[in-house]
Amino acid sequence: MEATTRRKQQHPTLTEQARRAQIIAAAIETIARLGYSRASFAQIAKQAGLSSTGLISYHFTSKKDLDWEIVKEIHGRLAQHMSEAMAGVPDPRSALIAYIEGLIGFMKIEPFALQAMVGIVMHGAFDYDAGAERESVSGISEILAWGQAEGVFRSFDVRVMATTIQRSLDGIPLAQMTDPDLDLDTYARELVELFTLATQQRG
Amino acid sequence: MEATTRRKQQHPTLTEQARRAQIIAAAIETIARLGYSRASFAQIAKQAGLSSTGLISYHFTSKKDLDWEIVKEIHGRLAQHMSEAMAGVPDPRSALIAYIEGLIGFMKIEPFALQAMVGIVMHGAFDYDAGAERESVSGISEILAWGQAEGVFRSFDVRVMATTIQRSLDGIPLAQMTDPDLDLDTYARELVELFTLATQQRG
Amino acid sequence: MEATTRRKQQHPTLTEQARRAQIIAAAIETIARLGYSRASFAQIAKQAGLSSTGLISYHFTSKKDLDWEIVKEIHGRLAQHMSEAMAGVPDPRSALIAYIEGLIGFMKIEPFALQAMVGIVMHGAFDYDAGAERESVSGISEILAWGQAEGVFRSFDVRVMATTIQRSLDGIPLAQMTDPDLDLDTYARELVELFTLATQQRG
Amino acid sequence: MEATTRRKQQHPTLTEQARRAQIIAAAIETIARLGYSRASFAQIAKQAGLSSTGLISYHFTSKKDLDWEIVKEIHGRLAQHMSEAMAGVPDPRSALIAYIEGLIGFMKIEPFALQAMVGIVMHGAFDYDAGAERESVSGISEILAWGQAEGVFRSFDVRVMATTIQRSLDGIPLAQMTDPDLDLDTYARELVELFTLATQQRG
DNA sequence: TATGAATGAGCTTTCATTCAT
DNA sequence: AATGAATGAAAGCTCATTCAT
Repeated sequence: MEATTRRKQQHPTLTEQARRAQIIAAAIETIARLGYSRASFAQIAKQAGLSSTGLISYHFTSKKDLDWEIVKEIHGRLAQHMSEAMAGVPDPRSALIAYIEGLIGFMKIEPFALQAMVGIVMHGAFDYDAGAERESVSGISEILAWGQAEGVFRSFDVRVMATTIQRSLDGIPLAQMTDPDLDLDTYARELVELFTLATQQRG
Repeated sequence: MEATTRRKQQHPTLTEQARRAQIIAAAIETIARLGYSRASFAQIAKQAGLSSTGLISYHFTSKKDLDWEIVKEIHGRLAQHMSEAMAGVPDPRSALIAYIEGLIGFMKIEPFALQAMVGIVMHGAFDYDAGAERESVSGISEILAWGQAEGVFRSFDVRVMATTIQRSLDGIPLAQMTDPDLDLDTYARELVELFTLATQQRG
Repeated sequence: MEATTRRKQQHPTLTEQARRAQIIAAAIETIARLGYSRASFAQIAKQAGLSSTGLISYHFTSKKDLDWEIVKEIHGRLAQHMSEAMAGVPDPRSALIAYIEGLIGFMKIEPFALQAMVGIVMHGAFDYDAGAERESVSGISEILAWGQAEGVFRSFDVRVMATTIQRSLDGIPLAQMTDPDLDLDTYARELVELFTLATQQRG
Repeated sequence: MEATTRRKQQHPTLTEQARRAQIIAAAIETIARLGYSRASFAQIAKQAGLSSTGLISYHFTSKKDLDWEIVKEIHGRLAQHMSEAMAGVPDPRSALIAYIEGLIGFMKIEPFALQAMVGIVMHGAFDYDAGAERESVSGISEILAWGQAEGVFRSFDVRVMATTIQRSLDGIPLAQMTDPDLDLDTYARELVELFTLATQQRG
């Protein structure tokens, strides 16, 4: 009885993992294409080629659960990508550049991922607690603190600067909806220069 | 068809205007508090103390219509506020400062307005066409172009810079959800310095 | 108190009668144009140029009441028209012809009236009791009985023949919706011949 | 768009077909009993013993879809019945008789079917285009044309005669509401004689 | 009398979720 | 593990009707 009610958490089989991955992938694309509020289970199932929305409910406890799993998944991929992008950066300045370029690079590889994540987070911003926001800003915060400690960045409010950088990058998927031909390389170059100037120690 | 869909338009009475204003105010607060997707007519009616959702439908043709009227209303108030905030700015540098401080000042006066507007626009991003996004960025674009023309701003991509400034300001309501005690004056001061440095002509 | 609750029935003033007539006329045209189910008070008020649907409710107890008044009104006009059309017919044969031509003549004078009446009666067929149907057939029944009594009509079931004649005429408004250019004179001539042959005594 | 609106279509399972049939049957009876405009999903669900109107929406894309499926279903049954009733008729005269008797025979087997169909078609008369009306008259038109070609029917306007025959038959369900004990066999006999006389070649 | 405003019941439709198989 | 079927709540919207002025 107990085992029937409380499902999984234990030993996710291989097929189960594959199904979950398939559903998550379909959900990401659906959210990115239609927007969060139009991304119903029915639409996601159609996108995934599933015969029943019940299958989604079977693999995920609730819609909230699915959303959360998507966020975790994308967060994981992004973390992986960023850790590679920033491996061996020698100083805060190049770290900042690598951060910006790395994030925009991720958008090129996974065009739907961040759009979907922004959609979910904005919708859920009212549910989930403070953690998400703070964490999403943490990676860049450390870079900025490092730069200030080393004296190569001027003295600014780290939280404000971090939020600003983060928003400037979050905004790109939105801008892409408006202008799908937006040139990401130009965008990266401009942002690098912008924030280099905004952060650097004046002499 | 047109006559069937569009109601009145002609002589909105005083009571009608009052009700519409009341509903719009309630909707703004509801959207800001619960998020767009939870701001149903039922929730809005409850917030406004109305007995029936039918009353909202009575005063607004459709949900889209209500959304649009809210956006227009807030846009109007914001435009009014900004035109006063920027009256008589002598040069691009002070215009940029006035823009940032003016917008943040508006958030202090109307804490829900921009949150609601962002919610609506983000939801509709998939419906409405490119116009909205582009227009929302236009005010700041002109300031930036002016500064470049006068030679006090360096040569950067106006679109990228404008979007970045806009996002840094749009992001404040979101940050406020996370941290309701966020100090807007500090925030304003920091952003002014950030973008002053990011835009200024190097010598 | 009592006088307030139970309205009218007493001395309908002239303006009141005028208003009622105006509303009835608008309702007839609206039902004929849009069909019964689309002829809401809102549509009728618009057609009549009234500012409020409340005015309709003020003058008519309920929608059923309005429907019923429309039927009575059209019935009255039709009775008047038919009594003139059939005045002085010397024999059953010419009475039958006068009946058919008279009814079709009425359609030419009042193009919306019978369409509206058919719409109401068909909708209400489930509400109102047997009376309506039986009564609507009575005029022609008498003619047929007269013809049989005089020996100029053959021996047929009066009820069936009467219903058939009635339906053949009721059907014209419906056919007109499909084919608005339908030639009523041809139609009348054909029906006269059809039912003359169908009723005449064989020799 | 199309893929979003149209569901399945492919392999309707047995259970699904059964449910659809059940819903269609319940809808037919509900429309026949209450009239089209009172036959809401709620009433149909109650008639079918369903727990939710959502189930109807689950099996039919929209109310229009359900209406259309009902019409198709009844049309199919009627066509089947009539093709059997008219198989091997040797000449136009017996064809006309078979047509009348066949249609009335159908009413005996399926007392609600034609009532419901008339209700739907009349309601939709303003939506759907001319096709419906014209088609419903086509079967009898061919018989009449055949009889004229063979010289056994006199020269009359086929459209008027066809419409009259059709209406005389459509009217039976309406007459049954008034007089439930109406004898269909008598009715059939009378109509056969009526239209035999009305159509036959004189001479 | 007449009007604009308000009401609440009802409509079709969509949704996440549950369940038997 | 997966499916099709079913559920019931909630959505936006329309309607006839009521009411204060």
